[in-house]
Amino acid sequence: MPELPDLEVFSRNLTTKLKGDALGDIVFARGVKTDTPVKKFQVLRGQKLKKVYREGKELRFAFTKDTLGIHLMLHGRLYWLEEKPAANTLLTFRFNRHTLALSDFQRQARISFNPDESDVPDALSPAANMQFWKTLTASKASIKNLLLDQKSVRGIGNAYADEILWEARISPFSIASRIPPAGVKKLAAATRKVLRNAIKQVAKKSPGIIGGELRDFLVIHNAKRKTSPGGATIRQKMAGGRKTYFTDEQELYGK
DNA sequence: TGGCATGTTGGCGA
DNA sequence: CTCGCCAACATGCC
Repeated sequence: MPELPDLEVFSRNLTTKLKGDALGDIVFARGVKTDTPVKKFQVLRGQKLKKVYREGKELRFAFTKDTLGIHLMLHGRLYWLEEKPAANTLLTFRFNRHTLALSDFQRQARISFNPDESDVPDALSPAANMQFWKTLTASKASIKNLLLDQKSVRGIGNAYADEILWEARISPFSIASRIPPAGVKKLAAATRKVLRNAIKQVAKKSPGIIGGELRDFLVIHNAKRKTSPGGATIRQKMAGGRKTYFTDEQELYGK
């Protein structure tokens, strides 16, 4: 599934292509998961798209008056509809110039109407400052579970949690509150570095991308790699029901 | 072939 | 109250 960097690039590409275009029609398939009755979304008709942006793992389509949010969950996929719709198409947006559609074979993607602002900082937002990281890491939870918990920090998924923790040289099994201040600082910097670099990689390798995912450039959470850039063996272990990739270069705090 | 992969939610037990 | 773990969701992929 796409993670934060992919979603960030999708949002930029969608903005480029759709900005200023008016929505002619929006069509839902039966059984689409929404937080608001499907009928309500018809008020978007005739509204112009101002921009598409990303909040955590959600895409937000900001129209003149209202905003529509899409969470792709595991398998949701946006695509430009040119001829026949893909199987399991949940939603079709007919703009004046282009038609955008969302498919999901698992039908788990969720659509929201005027979603609430969240108090939880996005991993790349200015609100994710040092004070935030200090408070966050006061928790006794394991650091990887904390990074994955969208109620703690938004936007980080399983693959990038592993990349970030390797970049910070912190073991995913560390207890957050045992990480010393210098480690917390490294974690904050690693988060920005890994995610920003990934955005650049995705944008460069797949300009125009609005669906799917790209992660062959990941150096740790990557089934094709046996060793880290430093030459350490990459190990695998389940944590929180998710496969976790890590190396002995990462320090284990606590336990 | 049948596990595995994925995020989120909600429930359970320590 | 805090945390970790598990099942459920549904199906393409190797």
